[in-house]
Amino acid sequence: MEVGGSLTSLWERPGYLIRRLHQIHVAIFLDECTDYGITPVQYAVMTALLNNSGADQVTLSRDAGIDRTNVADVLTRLAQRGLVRREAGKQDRRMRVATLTAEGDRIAREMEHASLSAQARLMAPLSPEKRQQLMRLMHDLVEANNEFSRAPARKQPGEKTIP
Amino acid sequence: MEVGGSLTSLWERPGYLIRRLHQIHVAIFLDECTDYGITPVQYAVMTALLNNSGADQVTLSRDAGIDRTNVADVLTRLAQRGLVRREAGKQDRRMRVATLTAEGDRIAREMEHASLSAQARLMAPLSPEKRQQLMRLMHDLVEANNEFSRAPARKQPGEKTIP
DNA sequence: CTTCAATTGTCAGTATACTGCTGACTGTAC
DNA sequence: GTACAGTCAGCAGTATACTGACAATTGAAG
Repeated sequence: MEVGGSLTSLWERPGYLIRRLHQIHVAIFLDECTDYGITPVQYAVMTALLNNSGADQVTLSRDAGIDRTNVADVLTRLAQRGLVRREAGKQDRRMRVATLTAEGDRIAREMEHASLSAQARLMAPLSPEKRQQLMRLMHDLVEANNEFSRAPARKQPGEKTIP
Repeated sequence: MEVGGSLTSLWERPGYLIRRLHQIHVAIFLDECTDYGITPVQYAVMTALLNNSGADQVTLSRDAGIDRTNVADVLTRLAQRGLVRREAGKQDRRMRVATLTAEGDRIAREMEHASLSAQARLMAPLSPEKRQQLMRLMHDLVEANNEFSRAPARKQPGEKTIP
């Protein structure tokens, strides 16, 4: 055997583990939220709107760590389901600001339970100390590499538009 | 401020950190591999073929931790670029087996450098001990949750088709 | 006031990832 | 041999993510 020469195993490559972890996280989240039919990214946008109602798309993009064009797609889908309202900006007419509808607000709040269950299931195999360790390591890594990828995130969603 | 009531910050949600980490990993990998124009998933399939030439799509799917239908898409693109050859299986005519072409083999081997550079850049912000810790934690988590998501992976790509 | 650079949203195009369905083929049970 | 359950590949449809380009608008420089 081993005709082709073995490179490093996939299981020793951080990229592979990250990709698989992402697949697993999405699968568990969707499973936990079947009642709502909301994806992790949609939930991220909805919670960003909970904390910052009436935000424009670029702000949402940075708050949720999602690509600018992608935010528009997500908002379109959420608006189709009546969870979000989109209107032209009042001061700056380039903007389109988004707000949760009453229904969207209700669902976003209700979903916190499901979201926490998904987190718990995902992290269940690790001891509490190890969970803490992992969170910390991922946090540091994301923060240090934040500017890579088209969706650099902002840590304080509250500090918008300094005058 | 705080009109909407603040849920947990995104930065305290494992799912968010995993998603961002995935974005960052892909961005760095693509940047490091611009010369080849190969994506992380395409590279995973190519190295799976290096270790297991002539595998069918289901086997590749498990070896690389990629969805079955997705493997077919990836192989189509690799075949269009002349990096992979696809033929009907000889014994089992349901299968379509894939092999790297000479060009594909060459590129897969050449790319190991770029792949390792991408890994190094991604993990650079952490100390060697922390890198080790993170790899171990992610490894355990993926292994324990392996069966979730449509792409459960197999750890030993060599042990195919026990007779 | 006009020009111009930056910002905002959108569009088209590509790649990953999943669901659910279909059709072809295999091996086994009868 | 025929029927059937299981496996493999493919298709259509949806959602995320990115690139590169574009038009509309804004604000500042001249």
